[in-house]
Amino acid sequence: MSMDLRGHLDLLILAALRHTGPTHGYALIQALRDRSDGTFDLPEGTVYPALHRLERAGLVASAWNDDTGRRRRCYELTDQGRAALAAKQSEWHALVRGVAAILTPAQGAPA
Amino acid sequence: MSMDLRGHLDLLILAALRHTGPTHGYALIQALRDRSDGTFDLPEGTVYPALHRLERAGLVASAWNDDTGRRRRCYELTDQGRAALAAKQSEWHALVRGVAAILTPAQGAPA
DNA sequence: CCTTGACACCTAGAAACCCTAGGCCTAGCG
DNA sequence: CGCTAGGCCTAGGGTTTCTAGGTGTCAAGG
Repeated sequence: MSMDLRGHLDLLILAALRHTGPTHGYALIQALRDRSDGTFDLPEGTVYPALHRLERAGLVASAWNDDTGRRRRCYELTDQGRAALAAKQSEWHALVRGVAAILTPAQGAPA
Repeated sequence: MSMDLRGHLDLLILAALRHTGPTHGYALIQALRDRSDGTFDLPEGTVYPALHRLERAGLVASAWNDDTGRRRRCYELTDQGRAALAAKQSEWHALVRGVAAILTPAQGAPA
């Protein structure tokens, strides 16, 4: 079950990363769950591969961090990632507008 | 190119069908394009298989119509389809709320 | 007559994506 | 020591969308 995310995962991850600043995957999952009030409870098998994909695409950069004795990979937005986030964000808004236009019952567009 | 629809196609088709009443695939494509002001310009290879899928799932029903001399398959929402549309619609709203929560910069939730 | 373009339907296969279902390791607590 | 939480990972399956074609009708124009 859970929420169907198709295609919007990148947007969510990039946006969450912008909000939290540099952080690691596990914390990102918690941030998404907390901030969305439980709507987005993503399995690790969804998030980690997505982060790898985003890194391959140059939208995030990662570095290992062992300060706490725990092995963590910290991710950070790149400039390209910030640009991509902005683009995806306006795509998202266009989608929302479009869907609203279809969902809204009739009422033609008077000048 | 075009707009990325992943996962929302069913919602759009069912909603468009509710709006237009019984109609055929080709007209549905035009309705989606017109009502969304060009945002949704779906290829036939996307819509026809989707309609077949929805019919297999019992959400729409179809009947051939040759009145105009043109071979058309007219689709119509079933009761199940209307219910599914309502469900998908609230799922969509939940998604929109969730994404908004992630996109919105900080500003904790004070009681 | 013949060609072009709009109308109208269809399928096969590729590509992308998300999720299930595991596995591996460490820190801390009882 | 055993257990739980933290933390990372991959392989493979199932679903979905799009690309790229194919078929045929109707109407208008040359």
